[in-house]
Amino acid sequence: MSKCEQCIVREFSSLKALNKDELVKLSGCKTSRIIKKGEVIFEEGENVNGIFCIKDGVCKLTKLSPNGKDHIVKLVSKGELLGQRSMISDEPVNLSAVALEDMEVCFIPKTEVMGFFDKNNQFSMNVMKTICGDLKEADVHAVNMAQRTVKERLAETLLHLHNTYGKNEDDSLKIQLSRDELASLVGTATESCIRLLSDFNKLGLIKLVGKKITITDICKLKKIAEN
Amino acid sequence: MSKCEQCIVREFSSLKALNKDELVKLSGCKTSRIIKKGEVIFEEGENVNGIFCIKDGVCKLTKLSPNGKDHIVKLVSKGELLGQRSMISDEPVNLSAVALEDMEVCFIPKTEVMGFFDKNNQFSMNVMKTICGDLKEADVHAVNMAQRTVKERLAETLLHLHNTYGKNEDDSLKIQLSRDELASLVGTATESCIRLLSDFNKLGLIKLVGKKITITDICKLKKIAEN
DNA sequence: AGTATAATATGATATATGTCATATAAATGT
DNA sequence: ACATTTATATGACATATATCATATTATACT
Repeated sequence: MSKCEQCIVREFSSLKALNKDELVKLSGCKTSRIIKKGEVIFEEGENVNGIFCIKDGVCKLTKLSPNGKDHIVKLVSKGELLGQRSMISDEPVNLSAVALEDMEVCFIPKTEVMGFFDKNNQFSMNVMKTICGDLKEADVHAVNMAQRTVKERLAETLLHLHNTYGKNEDDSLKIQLSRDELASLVGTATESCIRLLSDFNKLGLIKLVGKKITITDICKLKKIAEN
Repeated sequence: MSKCEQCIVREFSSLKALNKDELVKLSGCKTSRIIKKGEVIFEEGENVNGIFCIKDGVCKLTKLSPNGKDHIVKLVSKGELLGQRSMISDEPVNLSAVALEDMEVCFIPKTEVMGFFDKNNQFSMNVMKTICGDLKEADVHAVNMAQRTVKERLAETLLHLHNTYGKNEDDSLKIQLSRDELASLVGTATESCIRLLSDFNKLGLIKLVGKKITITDICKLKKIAEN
């Protein structure tokens, strides 16, 4: 089994505060798992009892709305941790995690992580900072949802996907979302999302080939996003 | 100057983890302040360098949207702390705080609080749990904004105000918000908010006298909120 | 008290966005 | 390879909600 000392997650996440001994200890108790595209990592309401380290791949965090639709709250990818909030609050997870592509994740049991909390101050500080960052993002998102049009939010989302996940050799967005998922991320109906993509296409801002989306005019897209 | 040992904030906030000695130390370094309705406690982008304890009163946390409108992200009241996220992230505050009624707050400098973080594990755990709770709330809010109508959100907000802040002797909501503020909290235009209040009034769900709002039919209001 | 200013209210209208229907294209299963 | 299902696309339409205009109150000011 691979060792935590060289793992990519260690470099980018709160785990970077752990010292050699702690990492060795971690290697001993973690379990590794391959998750196929579309598979569920955990479901809203479940007791997870630990955190997941994403070694590779991207997943969506979704929440079921009262009307039965799934809403994508956030995308989480390689190098990040999952399930921290739930572990700290000592509550079931309030979001579901579903793989958007094939993934490789490790699971660390809660008991182990809580030990680091007690003994390693920098580690708990890192976790707190991550959660604070999420909260700040959530505040920005709330305002955007309230005050910006679907068109603006879609443009912004496309740019964000471009900046965060990059592009393939053919310049299309690397991260592959269905129209349905993109709509859910933007916070709109699927048809509205498709229609606006179509508009952007006609305006020459993006190019659509199958479900591939290629941004062809970042500047104009930015102008729409920022209004 | 009043002592922290008997303060109400201590009972309800993360500070409940502090022991006698720590509280005495706190009493020595805090500064107390009276804030009049409408006054600003801090403004988005400011460096606050500490946390505020709300001994009395309620304030709104607002965020300026790109189009220049203020959006109310959250109400915070007696017994709660302000500025924790900013202190942990070591960043300027990302929200403004404005008093909705006369307030009494204490300020504790960052250096002092950070000391507790290092030495008192239960305290830092409490702070984390609070922030995690905020994040969970934010997730729920995001979904609501995306998937529920203004009418549903207004009904829900009225019920929430009723449950959280109670009512006066005449049964009207204790917390006094302008239509503008209520709209901003619900995430809609002022006129839309006024119009829907008017509708609720005609349907006999609420009663409007001046800017006072009285809920007269909780059940029906709940039905609208939950739909 | 009386005027100026701001808040609340309501009507008229525009428009963004959701919903329903249907067509086409792509993916999946056997 | 073919049929079945699912995803994407587009049109037609309904409607929720924002915007603008204008009363009507309340509130603040001197």
